Amino acid sequence: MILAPEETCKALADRNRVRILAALFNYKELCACEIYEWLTVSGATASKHLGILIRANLILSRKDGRWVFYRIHKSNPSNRKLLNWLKDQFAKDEKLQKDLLNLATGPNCLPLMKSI
Amino acid sequence: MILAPEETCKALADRNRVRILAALFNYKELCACEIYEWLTVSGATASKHLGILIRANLILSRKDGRWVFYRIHKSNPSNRKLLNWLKDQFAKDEKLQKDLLNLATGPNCLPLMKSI
DNA sequence: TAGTTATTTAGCTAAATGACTAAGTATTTA
DNA sequence: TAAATACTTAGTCATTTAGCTAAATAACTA
Repeated sequence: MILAPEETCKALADRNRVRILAALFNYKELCACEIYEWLTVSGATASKHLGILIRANLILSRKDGRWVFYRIHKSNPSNRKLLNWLKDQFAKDEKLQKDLLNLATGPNCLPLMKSI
Repeated sequence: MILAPEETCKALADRNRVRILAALFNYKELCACEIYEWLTVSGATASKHLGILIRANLILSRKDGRWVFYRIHKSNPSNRKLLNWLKDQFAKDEKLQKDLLNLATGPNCLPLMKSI
């Protein structure tokens, strides 16, 4: 599926979706409930955002029992430069960095991921 | 002015703004009327889009008599990776490439710009 | 199997966005 | 100085979007 650039950017044009990506940059995988609790939105709202990021080929999901785990879709070569730009922006976004400290990861959370 | 990543992406989350940037990738400078005629929107609509791109630090403008000329803001280091990604996406966007053939540039238009 | 937990889908509302026209500003030309 | 040209600003309208709650689906647990 080829996506026009504005479609990819639409997926990134929302603070909560950017926060989700930033969280997934720091942790290999997070499940939906870890994400929506941190975002402080309803599960339904988080699910919608996650669906938008998946359809934009920015994240992948994996079902394990009752849980669905999400991770950055790093192997997509056409988004590599974009993800690198995003990483730079995250580092400079002080509010986001403070915000990430409150991501209380449960036992489901896999350890910190290596740099992209 | 530091801009959060989702703000920059909002500026890119519209087909007509992406088309403006693609046009400015091909020509060093274009004036507002060349742009809105090609987009086939009203001058007011184009002016709004151009304002959004300027406030996102993606383009610069220069007034010359009655005309206002626009160009890509290439010297902004924090957008370099983003602009590079965009350039890749433009190359793959067949509709956009066809569309660019119809950009009838008048005498005001400066020659093709070098690759970013 | 009945109940609980995790997530998604459907339907609603308020706010944001992109288009238009009309009016305003700035600059050049007659 | 009056008219024309290039662009921007203001106001309106239709569409999209991000949030919510309630209901549906899926999978585990007692």
